Amino acid sequence: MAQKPATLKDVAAFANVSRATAARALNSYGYVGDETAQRVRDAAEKLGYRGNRLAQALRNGQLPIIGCILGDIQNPFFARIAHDIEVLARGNRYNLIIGSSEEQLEQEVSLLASLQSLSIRGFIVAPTSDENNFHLRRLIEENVPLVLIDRVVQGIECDSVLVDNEGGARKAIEYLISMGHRRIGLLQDDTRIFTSRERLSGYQHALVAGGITPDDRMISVSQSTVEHAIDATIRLFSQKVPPTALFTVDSLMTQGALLAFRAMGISIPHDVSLVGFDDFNLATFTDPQITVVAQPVSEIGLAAARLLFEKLSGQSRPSEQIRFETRLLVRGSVSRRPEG
Amino acid sequence: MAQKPATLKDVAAFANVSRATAARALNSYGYVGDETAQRVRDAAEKLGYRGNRLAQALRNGQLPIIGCILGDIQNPFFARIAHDIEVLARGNRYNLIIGSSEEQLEQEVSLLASLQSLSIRGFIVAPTSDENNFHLRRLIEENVPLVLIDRVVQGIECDSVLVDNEGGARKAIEYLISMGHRRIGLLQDDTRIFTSRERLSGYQHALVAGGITPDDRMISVSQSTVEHAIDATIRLFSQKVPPTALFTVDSLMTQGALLAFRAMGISIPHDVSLVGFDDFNLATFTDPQITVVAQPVSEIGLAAARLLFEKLSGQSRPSEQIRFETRLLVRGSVSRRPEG
DNA sequence: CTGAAAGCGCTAACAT
DNA sequence: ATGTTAGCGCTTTCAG
Repeated sequence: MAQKPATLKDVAAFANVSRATAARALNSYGYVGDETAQRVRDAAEKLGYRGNRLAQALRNGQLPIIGCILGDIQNPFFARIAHDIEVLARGNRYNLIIGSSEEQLEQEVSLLASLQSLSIRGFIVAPTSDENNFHLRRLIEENVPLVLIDRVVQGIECDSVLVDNEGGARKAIEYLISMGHRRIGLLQDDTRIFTSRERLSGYQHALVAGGITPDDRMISVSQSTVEHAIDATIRLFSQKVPPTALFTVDSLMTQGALLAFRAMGISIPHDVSLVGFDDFNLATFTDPQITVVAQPVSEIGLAAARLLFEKLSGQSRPSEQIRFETRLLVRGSVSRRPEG
Repeated sequence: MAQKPATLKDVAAFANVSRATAARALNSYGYVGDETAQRVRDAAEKLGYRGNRLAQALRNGQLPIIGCILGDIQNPFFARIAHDIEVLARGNRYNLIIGSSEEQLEQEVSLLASLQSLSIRGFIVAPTSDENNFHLRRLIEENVPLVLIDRVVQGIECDSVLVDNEGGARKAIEYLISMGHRRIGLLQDDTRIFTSRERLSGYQHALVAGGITPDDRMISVSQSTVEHAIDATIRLFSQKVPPTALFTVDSLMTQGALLAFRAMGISIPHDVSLVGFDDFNLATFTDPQITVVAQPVSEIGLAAARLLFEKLSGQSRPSEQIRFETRLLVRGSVSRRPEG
């Protein structure tokens, strides 16, 4: 029991060759006699040789693992992306380490440091904040392949995959305005988060363009969890003059809003209209179905992984920014508001 | 640019001591003079020394990373567990590698092998199948800490964290029977999956106990994704004599069933009653609210991580099986069926 | 209290 | 075509 795994040395000894030859045979490089190569492979098989990726990594300075730092794996948006990246990584014989920053810069920094000390070169990060980005900048300077997803940070030029947050939010708000709404609420998470900020900006611009003065009382901020979003929605709609429509910046918050409305006895779209950013499974089940700004989620992880593997395979090209369009999926959660 | 990270050697040189002393000072073991220790720490700080976890791991035979192999990170059940484990792992200065087996034994095996060759000792696995479990057995024999979650495999004795699947399913079916249903459908995933099998068994036993003969035409099988579940539900309810009630084995399938019913114009609970295994965010938003068998999700990851870290810290104790109870949360998706 | 030296398992430059 | 050897960065006896 507990016998040590076979090492290259064992294989070499068993096949009566030197370690160098065994390595050559197993990794098929350099010159090895056919017959010798076969003998080595047989030996490896017999001994259940696996190779020690740690030693390999120590030797050649990098570990075939991708570090993926996300805000929250419980958000289906990130879960989907993580899944897609994992599949692609596996295809390239890479593993995936998933870390969650929980939207704390400090955690993002320490996670990154810890992964770097593992000689991981190859990161996909959804950065928490765009100030204090020294840690990402250092990565770039050290030439470590990095792809930013969902968010970018100022002053850093590297590959990134985003969606058009501002445009998406604008479409949502324009639609609400066109339906006669003027008191349009916003349920968002922390503005340190890039997407939140861009969506806020789209919201504000659309409002102004529609001749509506933005009003802070129409905005409620919470962490992006269903529970927090419920509270934030209740706060927003407990005001004397509540919004007649609500725009929520992600699917967890949309769901929170739905649950809050249910709890408060507010009915959609009769009492309040709703548009959410990011589609979700049951958006077409609810009654009414929920109008959303949909993002091409399945393409984001794919694109990010593709960019990363290009860099990892040594291609050097100018950094690429991919921005996907969003689509407004009009369903039934918005009602026309009698003017005035 | 791209300057190499400082090594222990650099630090030692800078502090004018040997590598051994530097190591002792930095890891605080053995005897080091106070003043020397301080000098080393200063040097480390000045040089931005980080330590190479890879080299450390190669040296002492294990990498402080937990390997976590799940069926599907997109299932909120697993996402939640992964998140909880990650938080606990971080507390213990471990990182988390998440792999997804996609419910394929082959992928589970190769993932495990690949992680083992990284000298990862410490796994949390939701095993795909309970036959062909040689890979898990080998882990145990090699004394590698392993905790099984959500599922167990036959003939392997190790720590595990489960819920009472059979009992949960039984409660659901008994409830449906008590409401007058006799043609009770089951929407499940592959029976190679432990939970699926146990829930099926609960379903069958409850049926028999209620004097109802199980009928294969009442059972529909699909992969556990919303899309597949929609199809499977449509198949089930396109029969001449469809079920009057449906029990779904996980939340993704419950959501699929809901969407299928919506598409088919079948209304809940008027036309069909529904009970799902595993609660989900919007279960209380839908109209009617969905009756579910709830699992203590938040405790599962915690318990698994706790067990794993006990083993990792060298405690040797008999292996522990934790089985959490489930609760039937009666909401509004089941209607009383007139007898006959 | 500190240093010298071996070695974890592997690869690759160099030699034969 | 194959072997020898150095060394990746670290820890840990063993000497002193």
